Amino acid sequence: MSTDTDTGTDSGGADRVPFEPIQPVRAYQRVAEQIEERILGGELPPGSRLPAERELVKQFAVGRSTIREALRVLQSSGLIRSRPGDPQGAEVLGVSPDNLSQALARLARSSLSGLGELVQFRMVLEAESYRLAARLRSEDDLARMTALVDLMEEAAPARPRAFSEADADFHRAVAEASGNALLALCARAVHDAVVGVIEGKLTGSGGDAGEWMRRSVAHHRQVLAALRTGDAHRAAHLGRRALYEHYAEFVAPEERELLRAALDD
Amino acid sequence: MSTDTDTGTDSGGADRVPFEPIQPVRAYQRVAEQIEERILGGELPPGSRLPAERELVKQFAVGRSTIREALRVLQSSGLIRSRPGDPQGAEVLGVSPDNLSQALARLARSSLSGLGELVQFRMVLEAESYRLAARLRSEDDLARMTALVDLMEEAAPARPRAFSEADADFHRAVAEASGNALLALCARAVHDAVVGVIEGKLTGSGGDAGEWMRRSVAHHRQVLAALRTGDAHRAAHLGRRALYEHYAEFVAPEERELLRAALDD
DNA sequence: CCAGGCAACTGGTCAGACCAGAAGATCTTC
DNA sequence: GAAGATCTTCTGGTCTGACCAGTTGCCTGG
Repeated sequence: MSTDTDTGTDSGGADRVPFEPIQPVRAYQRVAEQIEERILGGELPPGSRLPAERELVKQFAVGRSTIREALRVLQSSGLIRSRPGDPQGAEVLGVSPDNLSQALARLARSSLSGLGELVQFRMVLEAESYRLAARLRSEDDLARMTALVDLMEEAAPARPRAFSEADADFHRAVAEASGNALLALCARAVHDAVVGVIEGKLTGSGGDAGEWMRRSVAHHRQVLAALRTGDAHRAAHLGRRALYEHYAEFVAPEERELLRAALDD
Repeated sequence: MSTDTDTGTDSGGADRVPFEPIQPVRAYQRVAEQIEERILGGELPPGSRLPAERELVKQFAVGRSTIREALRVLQSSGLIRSRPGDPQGAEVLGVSPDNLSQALARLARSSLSGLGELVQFRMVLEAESYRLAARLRSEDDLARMTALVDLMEEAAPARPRAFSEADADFHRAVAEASGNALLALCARAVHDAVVGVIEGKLTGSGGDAGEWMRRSVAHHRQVLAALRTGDAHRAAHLGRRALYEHYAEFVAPEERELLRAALDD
């Protein structure tokens, strides 16, 4: 295993960094780097505009295809967005989490990790998110979450879309209260990935939607109570437990051990 | 907050999904999607080769610039790699965590999430990784880890490169033992991002490297012992504690609360 | 049998052209 | 004068054809 970067046991013995093999740097790459640098550096703030492609051609003194490939790279990283016909040039979006969720989704999709790992990872992230939120939440956060759970209860069986919207907002509020945007983003990305995989498997298998929503609301109320009293341990446990119960049936039996290992602490 | 996707409380009241606004799909995008689909789907496994660009032009019936922009997107996602003059065409790399760490690094660089969040996230991931490893590790895993810690001790003060190589390998082994590749990849990505940010700040501030290595070895031995006895709680605690002690000084004071909240459980 | 060189690829880049879309200016009509 | 239709001129998206610099492998001359 770990056949990559096996420079660990250098034959030479001398622990000196060898000369790096010089590798050609493509023109489009340097263009992309320059623009990315300006975006990340604060010049070119989100909302501002890049010059038109033909103008960039003049400024960088390269062909248009080079410029376009550079812009494509930046666009696929979510840093800019371009619209045909826009006379103002490409729009700077700034750094966004979309790229991260995209990368996570790819990792999840590749058979590199099965549903078991995905759910296990989500258990970890969500539980820790709860744990932190229980410690750091403000009264304001609590009020907002309470309102969202109320919203879920109202929408209970009749409006599934409103229900899941409120559900997602609740989790976003928790993540916000936990104070860690990164954790929130990853949790959301993994959530999306799990939902994507589950949808793949035939989800028609029984299950009363109304009953499920009712239980979900009850669960959220429990979590909310734990967050209110600052019981970090209990909040984390609730999060793990709920995910386990909800998803264990979808996970292949040989992967269940993973989930059980992640269950208690 | 949460101004995005605010279709939650639809004015219409009817909980029906509205027609989606049709948006033009660029040609390069569809080309990229088709190729990505094949890579993620398992055809075109890592190591295989894409047809030459001029061949793809014929197969997709589009211009070469379109093909090239599509390949650029895939390349910036880390899915393929192309080398000028390679008569075999672009190489399929498969899904890799590099893109993830790149996205994380960008998020970290943009003030969107500071070093505090990054370290906190790493505390969470590493602790959970330890926790799972303590439950699921095999004797084989333990033997491998022991060997790696021994390697660290040997390389102790004289060969820092070998030391950090063994260190990285140890963490990789732990992640492997935890049975969750996703967790491992994220942990690695966050690790890289943290290192990148720390390097940005002037790292010259004192600190005896030899002493630090010695303590690091001791810490790894403790973790190893906890993993051996299956003490999940202790292993997780050790991981959190070590990260906190190692990085707290670099984190801005107003962000330290984040770390402290993540510290104990 | 081997080395040097040639030929046939490859990807990287450039130049120029055309198209459809968007936006503002201009013109027409009431 | 104001509202609407048209026009101009920009934009990005795409295609074509060309050239360059590498890489590879065959192939010939030793």
